[in-house]
Amino acid sequence: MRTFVAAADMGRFQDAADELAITQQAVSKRVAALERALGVRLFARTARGAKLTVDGQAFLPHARDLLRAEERAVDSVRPGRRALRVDVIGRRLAPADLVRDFHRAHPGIELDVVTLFDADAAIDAIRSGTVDASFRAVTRGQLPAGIGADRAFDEPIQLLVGPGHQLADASAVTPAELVGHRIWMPGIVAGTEWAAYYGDLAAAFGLTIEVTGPDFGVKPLLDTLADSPSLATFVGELTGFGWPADQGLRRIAVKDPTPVYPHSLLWHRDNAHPALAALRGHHVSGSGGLSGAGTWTPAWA
Amino acid sequence: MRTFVAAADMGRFQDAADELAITQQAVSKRVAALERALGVRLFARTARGAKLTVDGQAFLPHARDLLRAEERAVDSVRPGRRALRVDVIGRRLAPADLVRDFHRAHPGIELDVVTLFDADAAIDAIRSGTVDASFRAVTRGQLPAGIGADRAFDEPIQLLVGPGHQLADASAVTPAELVGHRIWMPGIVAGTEWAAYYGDLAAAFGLTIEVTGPDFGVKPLLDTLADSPSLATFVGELTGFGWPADQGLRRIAVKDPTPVYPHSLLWHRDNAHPALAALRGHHVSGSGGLSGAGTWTPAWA
DNA sequence: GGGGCCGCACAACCGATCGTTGTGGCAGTC
DNA sequence: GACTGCCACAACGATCGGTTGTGCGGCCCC
Repeated sequence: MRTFVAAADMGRFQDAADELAITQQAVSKRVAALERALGVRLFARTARGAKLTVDGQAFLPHARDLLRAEERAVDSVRPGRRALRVDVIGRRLAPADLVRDFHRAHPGIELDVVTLFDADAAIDAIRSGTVDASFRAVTRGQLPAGIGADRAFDEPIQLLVGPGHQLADASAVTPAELVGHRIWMPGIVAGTEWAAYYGDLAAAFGLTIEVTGPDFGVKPLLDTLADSPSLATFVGELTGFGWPADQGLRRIAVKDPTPVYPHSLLWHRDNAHPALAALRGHHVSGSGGLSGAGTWTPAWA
Repeated sequence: MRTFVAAADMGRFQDAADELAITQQAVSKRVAALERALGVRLFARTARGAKLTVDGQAFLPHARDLLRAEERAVDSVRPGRRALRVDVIGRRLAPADLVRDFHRAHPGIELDVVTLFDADAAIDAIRSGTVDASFRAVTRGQLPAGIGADRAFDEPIQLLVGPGHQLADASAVTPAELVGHRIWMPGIVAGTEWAAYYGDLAAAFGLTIEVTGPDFGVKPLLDTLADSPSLATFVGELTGFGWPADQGLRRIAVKDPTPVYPHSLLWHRDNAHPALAALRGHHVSGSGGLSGAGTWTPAWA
C-alpha cells in the first residue's frame, strides 16, 4: 500500500523505489501483486513512467486513509506522543458518556478509552504512566503521592424495576423502604470499588444486595427484571440511555437520602500531556459535586 | 491486524484461530510479531485465555479503524458496490468545489473524485461504466446514445491580472477591449475541450491566447502574472479560492458579452447507482444555466 | 525514420517469513 | 495431586518477497 502511494506520488516506479530503499523491480512486483489482489489495473504504464488509471485515482485517497489509520494505530501505543488515554469504570456507564461529550467538544483531541479492573489498578496505571486519567470512586486522602483527584460529579442512584414490581408505581422510595427487598446486581466483581460502594450502601441501610450469579450482560439482566415482581437493581441516573428496549422498566428515584456515586477524575501531577488539562477543565467546570444535604456517600469518599 | 482483532473479540487464541481457519500457534506467532513490532504487550496471557492489556485496549479501536479503511479501499475499486465515482476537469476548479458541497450536503454518500484527460475520455469512461458522472463541457447533440447531460451551471470567465497591468484598475472589460492584449494560459492541453473553448473564444473576438510553455502549476503562473504589466489570464469566477496569497492580483469582470464556461453533468442512462440521482438532483436544482442575453458560449455548447 | 535511452516487466535465485505439527509449561479445577 | 485447558517454543516445509540480470516497448532526438 505504501509502495502504491509512493509510486502514485512520484509518477515513476524507480523514484518510488529510491524513496523506499528497494529496487524498481520490487516496486513493480508489489504493485502487480496489489493489482492482482484487487482485480483491477491501478497504473497505466507508459514510456515516461506510470500514470494512475481511473481505478487508481479512486483508490489513492483510500490508500492514504489506510496509511493514516496505521500511523494513528501505531501512535496509540507509542510512549511519548500518544493520544490521551482515559480509564472508565465501564464503557456503557456514565463516565464513558462524559468522555464522549468531551470528545465532541474537542474533536481535535485524540482519545483512547480503556477499562481497567478497579480503582486500584487505575491508580497503579496512572502511577506508571500507562493511562493518563481515570474516572473512579476513590478513598480520598489515601491516594498515593503524586496522584491528584477532582470530584468530577456525583451520580444519583435510582432503582430499576419491572412493570410488575411492587414498587413499580412509586414515584420515589427511601433507602429505608428498600429493606427486605431483593436487589440484584450481577456483574459487580468482588474486590472492586463498585463492590465496596454497594457493600457500604447495603450496610448503611440494612439492605440486601445479591451479587451472586454470573454476569451475562445487560440484556439478560433487563429481561429478568422485566418479568420479576420482586427483583430490583440499582442503576445510575445517567446510565443506560443506550440500552435496548426497556420493556416497561421503571426508574424510581431514591431520596431521603439519595445515594450518589462519587465519580472522581484521577491524574498524575507529573503528567504534562496537554490534553489532560483540557479534560480536567472540561469536567470540573461541567458540574460540581452534589454531595451535601439529602445525599449519601460512603464514609471513605 | 485482523488476527489481533479476532483474538481480542474472542478472548481466546484458539477461537480466533478457528475463525481465521489457521492454527492456534499461528495466531500466537502473529500476535507476538505484532507485539514485537509495536514494542508493547497487547495481551495478558492467562490460563483462561488472553485478555487485552491497557495498550491492547487502546490499540483495538485503531485496529478496527484500519480494517474498515481497508474494506473501504477495496470497495472503492470493486465493480458493483462501489462509491459514486465522479470525474471533474480539475481538482482545484469549480466543479470539484461543487462535488465537495454535495459531499457536505450528503455525508452518507461515498464519493470518489477522479480527473480524466478530457471530455472524450470522460464520455468513454461513462460508456464503459468506469465512472458514474462527469462535469464537462460537451457538444450537445453529439453525445453518444445512452449518455445524458444536464447543463449544471455556467461559470462566468474573469480576467486575472497583476497590480501593474494596464487593465488593473478597470472595473470591467469587454472582449473587444482585450484584442491585442497578451492572454497567457499555460496548462491548456491541446485537444481537450478546454482548448476548444478558449480557441473558439479567441476566434470569436479576435483575441490572442498563448498556450505555449510548459505548465509548472498555479504558483509560478500567479508569480509571473503579478510581476507582468502586459500578461493576463482567464480564470473562472468560482475558481481559485484555495490559491496561495494573491500578491495583489486583480479579478476583472468581462461583460458585453460575458463568456461563460458551460459545465454539464454527464451520466449514463443505464446507470442505476442510487447516489447518481442524488447528485443530479443536487446540481440541477442548485443553479440553472446563465446562458442567454449578455453571455457568450461556443456554438457547440 | 532509426538508433539510443528510459522505464517497466519477466526470469531465476536466495533468504526470510509464515504456517504447520509436535511438545512443553503454567494455572486453575475437580 | 492428577487432569484439563490454553498459550509458547521448536523444527520443518512451502510460500513469499527482494535482488540481480535481462528483455521489450515507447519517446526523443539526431
